[in-house]
Amino acid sequence: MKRAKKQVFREFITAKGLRSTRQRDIILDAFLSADRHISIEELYRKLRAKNPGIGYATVYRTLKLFAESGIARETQFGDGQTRYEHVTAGEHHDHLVCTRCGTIVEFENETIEQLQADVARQHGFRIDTHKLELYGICAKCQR
Amino acid sequence: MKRAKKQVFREFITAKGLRSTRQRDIILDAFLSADRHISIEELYRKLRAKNPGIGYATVYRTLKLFAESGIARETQFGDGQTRYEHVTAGEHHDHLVCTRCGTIVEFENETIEQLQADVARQHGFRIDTHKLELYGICAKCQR
DNA sequence: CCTCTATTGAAAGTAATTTTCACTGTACAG
DNA sequence: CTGTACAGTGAAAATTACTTTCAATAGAGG
Repeated sequence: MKRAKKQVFREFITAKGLRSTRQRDIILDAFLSADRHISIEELYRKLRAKNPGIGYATVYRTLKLFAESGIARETQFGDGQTRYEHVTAGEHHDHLVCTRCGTIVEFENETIEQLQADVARQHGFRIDTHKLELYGICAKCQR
Repeated sequence: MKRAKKQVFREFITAKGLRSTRQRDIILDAFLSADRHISIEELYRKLRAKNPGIGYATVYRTLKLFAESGIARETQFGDGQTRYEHVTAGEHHDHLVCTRCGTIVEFENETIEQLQADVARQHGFRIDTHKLELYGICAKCQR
């Protein structure tokens, strides 16, 4: 799966006439081996531990490229930080966010997706993406 | 309905030991007669047209109070601007957002709400709020 | 009226992200 | 190979959206 995403990104780079660089490789490796919902801050720190030479701006720029290439997606969970999550082709999921400890749980629900499509159709919208987040307290924090 | 919200806000002010001011009245009027999803920037411009003396910070502060009092709710639609929408007691709705013209359509769907509750229960979460947004192109922009 | 203290506007401060710019490195052309 | 055009980079400055500070002002109860 990592292999597949690296491949996708390589093809994106080529197709766009961009260049393959040491920094992009390092950032891609770090991203792919990171938590599924990582903030730029976290990824930057993770990177810097091994590769002190990489700049903040490059991390921002590269993550935007990942999103453009389709291997990552920007998400905002209302904590003021943009996170990037891994995207696997054809897969879609939504989130349960614990507002106490920050835990993020992914879930899929085909019936909800279906009902969303119905709503969109009723209003004449052509849907490109959607965002469904449930905010509350996770089981662990309730104890 | 406007009357009711003004009443709610007045009571909130009193209960909190805050003060009723000219600025708050003006901002409340402007908010209540504005679009249902207005950004601070938009509201500020709208206000300034009639009341040049009101400062940016006051608008920010006052909208936060509206949210606290329950007559407004903060929402973010990923365009980097916080919007405030009108809240009517006991009502909940979700959004269809046109990514071309910015139109926001509200909808309600009891079945989806129900399914969300089921998902949360399966994961042991106690849900406080949720956010469901469908992004796409509205009927008008498709033509 | 008076006084206490909430409120205000302007300006400075923050936080996250983006842009600028001079320098560097990649990849294609020859 | 090797020159060279131009994409990419890091550091710092800029931008954006919002928040805080602070001195001056003004509600509201006494």
